Amino acid sequence: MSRPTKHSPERGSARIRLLEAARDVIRSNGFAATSVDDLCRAADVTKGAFFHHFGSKEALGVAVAEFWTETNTGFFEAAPYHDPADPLARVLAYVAFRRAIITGGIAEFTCLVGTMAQEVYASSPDIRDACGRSIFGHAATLEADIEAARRDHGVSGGWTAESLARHTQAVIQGAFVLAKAGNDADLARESLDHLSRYIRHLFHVTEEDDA
Amino acid sequence: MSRPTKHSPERGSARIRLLEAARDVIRSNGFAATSVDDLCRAADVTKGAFFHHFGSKEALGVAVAEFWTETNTGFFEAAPYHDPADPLARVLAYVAFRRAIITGGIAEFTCLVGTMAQEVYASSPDIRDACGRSIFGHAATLEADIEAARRDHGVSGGWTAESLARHTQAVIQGAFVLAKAGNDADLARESLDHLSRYIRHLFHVTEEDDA
DNA sequence: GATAATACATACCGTACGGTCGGTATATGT
DNA sequence: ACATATACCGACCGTACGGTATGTATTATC
Repeated sequence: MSRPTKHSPERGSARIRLLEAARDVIRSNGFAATSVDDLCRAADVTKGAFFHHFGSKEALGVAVAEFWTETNTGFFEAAPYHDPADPLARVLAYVAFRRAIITGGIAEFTCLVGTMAQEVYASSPDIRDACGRSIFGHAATLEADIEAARRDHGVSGGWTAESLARHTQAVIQGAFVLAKAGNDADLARESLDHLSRYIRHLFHVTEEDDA
Repeated sequence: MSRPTKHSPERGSARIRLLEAARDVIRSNGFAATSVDDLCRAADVTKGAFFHHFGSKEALGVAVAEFWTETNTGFFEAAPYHDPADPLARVLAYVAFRRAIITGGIAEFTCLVGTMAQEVYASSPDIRDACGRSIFGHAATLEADIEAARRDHGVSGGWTAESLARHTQAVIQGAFVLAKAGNDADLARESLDHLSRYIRHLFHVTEEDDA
């Protein structure tokens, strides 16, 4: 009779398991309300493993924000909204894509780094900055298409591509706040519809699909 | 020589002092990261007083959301954006007003109930609902002007006054998230400029002041 | 002036928190 | 074969947490 196998996860996986658990648990309960023990339990990992991989709870916060950045970068790079040949179509497809991935429970589609930044911006500059890099880094990936669309359509006004890119993120973050406050995902979709309409107005696109 | 006056606050003021302290401290540190002792210290009140007025920390959370609703209702009712005779002008003046009151530190202009809702939406439905009532109640105060402007200008499209009113709040909340993440109030102003431009586009107002 | 309710104050309780520490099992390089 | 580093375990520590129990000063009511 061999040693009881005790259902232990693979050696070497503790760090990633902790980051995934942190992403999920913090997204629904917040950073401060999530204890290190909570995370260890969710990741099926001991406290020794936690503090072997992360120097403190705050360090885990920074690491999970960076983990979010990495996984999201891949996810959005692979998304189909890059397919259209026309830059403006790509920008509108991005907004449509953001709207389309609002599915399932609120904790499944809302933004980890937006939540964490809002919560710890004053008490933990390190986490806040990691969250900021995530949000503004993602915004920056939209700038080229917006700028190209702007040139293509000869549009000008009191705004820049950089500013509009950031604004899309503000609307998305605000949409999540309202969805949480009203406990209704439709509230988020509603704001993304307004954002799409705004961009179409900026580029003088007819409202044929507004019905 | 009379009894040493020991610098004690007025009797009967503990409840309001706690609510004001909670508003300020929670706004910068978050709900979960703020302890009952923190609040008592900030309000110069003992723990006995705290639990005399509030049955639990969560009950304080609900009460401070309602306190926020009450004080903000008065503040916005007295604000000058109601002055213009034209409904659309009032709507645009509202957005301009929200932009103008972005002053001082981030904790001074951001929204308590948006922050709390985002943080506790899953773990404390009571607080979440109190925050939701605050946000959506405030949004509702904009509906009449939006609807009147809509009729005046004969504008129609795939949106309702109710939906646009909520969207203004989403943009404002998202603007706060970005301001926190980037530690820069200008990020919030930027999104309010986009919101103003969106509304002007919806009502076909010329962009004379965009320059 | 007695009674009762309100508004605090203070000491205390059990627990859960972030973090530490000594140890062991496994892989890796020589 | 041995040394070394990495990955993990689990008991433990001091403290800070939310909440309670009991007592007292002030106010309102009759």
